[in-house]
Amino acid sequence: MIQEAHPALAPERRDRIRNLVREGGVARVEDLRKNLKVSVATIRRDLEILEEEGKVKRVHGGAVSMESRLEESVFDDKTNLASKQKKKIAEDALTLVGHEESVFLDGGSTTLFLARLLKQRTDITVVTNSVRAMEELADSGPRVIFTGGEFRRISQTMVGPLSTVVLEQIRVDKAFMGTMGFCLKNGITTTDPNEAYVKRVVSENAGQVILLADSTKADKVSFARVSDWDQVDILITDQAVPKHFTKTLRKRGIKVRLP
Amino acid sequence: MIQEAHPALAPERRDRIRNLVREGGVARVEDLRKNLKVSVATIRRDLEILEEEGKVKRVHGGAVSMESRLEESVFDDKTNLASKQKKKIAEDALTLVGHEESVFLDGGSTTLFLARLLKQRTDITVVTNSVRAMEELADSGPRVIFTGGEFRRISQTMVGPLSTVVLEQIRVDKAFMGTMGFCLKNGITTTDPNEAYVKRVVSENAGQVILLADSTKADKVSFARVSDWDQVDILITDQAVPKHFTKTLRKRGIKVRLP
DNA sequence: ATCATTATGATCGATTTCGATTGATTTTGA
DNA sequence: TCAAAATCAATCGAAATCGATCATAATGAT
Repeated sequence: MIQEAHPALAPERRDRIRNLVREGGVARVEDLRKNLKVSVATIRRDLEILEEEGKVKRVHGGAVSMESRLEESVFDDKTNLASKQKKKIAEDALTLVGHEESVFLDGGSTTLFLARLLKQRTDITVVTNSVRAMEELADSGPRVIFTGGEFRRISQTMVGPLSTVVLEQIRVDKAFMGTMGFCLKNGITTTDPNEAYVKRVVSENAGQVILLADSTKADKVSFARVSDWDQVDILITDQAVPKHFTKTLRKRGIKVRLP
Repeated sequence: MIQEAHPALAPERRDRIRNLVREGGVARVEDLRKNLKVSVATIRRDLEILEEEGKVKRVHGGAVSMESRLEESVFDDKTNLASKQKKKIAEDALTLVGHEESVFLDGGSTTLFLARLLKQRTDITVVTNSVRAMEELADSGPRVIFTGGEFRRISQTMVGPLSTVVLEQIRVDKAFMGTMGFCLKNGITTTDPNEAYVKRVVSENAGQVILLADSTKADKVSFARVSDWDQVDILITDQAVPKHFTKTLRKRGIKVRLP
């Protein structure tokens, strides 16, 4: 075997792998191999060790970070095109965040993509009730204000009267909201009334309400009503959304973006 | 043996090794050999000694600094004596939590151990401002209420006026508090005034205040005053705490437990 | 001077790490 | 659904590294 002149020490290499996984949220075996100049066998062995240590989670094709289990879905069901769209939507949303602005981040996977992008911004203030978003921003990034409240495990968000106590004290320039469903007739709906209430309070206290929802949410109606369309300023969705949605909403004065 | 003109003395050489490891985070045996102009056998013997002294951690191919190892989770560090004590303290604290009670969990590593133990209890309500504790209880466990507020990265807790807004709305049976320092003269102190204020509000709204602090915190005084001893009902520490502490505090009506 | 002690270097078999190969498994795309 | 492609786990051999042992040199005590 012809080893390199200065090969990295095994633990050092594994640290690098861990960081790469963490920064990207996900890393492919092949990419790691090229990056670290070792064989795939070594990468796999390292990933095995890192998984035992609880540092990363292995998936077919590579590994995902433990910090944000968000990306599991990206790997777990490749059929879910929505992940790619969600990423695009988040990237578009990022362009709306101005210098030194304050933004609210709702729960949900799309806003979680946005959270990751916002990590680079240290000039802004992020208000959120999502534990996942909180975790994403825990190490570094913008100023973070968290709404308290009762923890709802299923959505990993804070809800209930205690969270609105905090929300009523603040005002954000832009609120990036997720949703379970949106349709022209019933407006925005979600599963839990408590959550719907929180979303409503946020919307009322935000300069602009920006709805992030991929086209799979179109024409879906859920149990709890959040608000009507007149509360929404901008909808960011994707090309696959039915034409008449775009048309009708724009007629109603809502900006619709299709990145 | 043909020694060099000015060979470094052994302890001096080991110091140099230690510095090289520390600066680089890692160092290879081969690099150290070239750098210090001695044989690999000598390097290995030095590393063996340095490892015994706890200065570096040996790995195949070289050594890594202890500092880089330290950033790992408090739970990984089995050798850390304070960790063992903290674990014992947390286990003792757990016995104080009654059925269907509500408890507050402060930030800090000791309370984090307690959080892990509380994960098994689904009958209780946990109130906390610690993101780490939140994460620990995110998947399953007791009902969790989180205080909102401004996120303080260094302690990974929520502080400031927004967190007290929530705290004033609730009342807990027992508050498990951590601290940076405690001494007979100055009472309980911590680093940040904002944090101290939160702790004070919690203490006032708790049925019982239980201070969890290993003996390394004894006679330490930090910047911000939290409270005097009359606010504390129970102190859980360890055997290594000076005798006069135990004596004086018990005389003042504070229960001192030494698990 | 002689001897014990310590530090260092050299050698050699044992262990560990790594890469390549092969056959099994999973994913992808028709 | 089936077949091709990608990915994986297992195995083996080569190279690096390691630990143990012994030899040599410097140092200091007797």
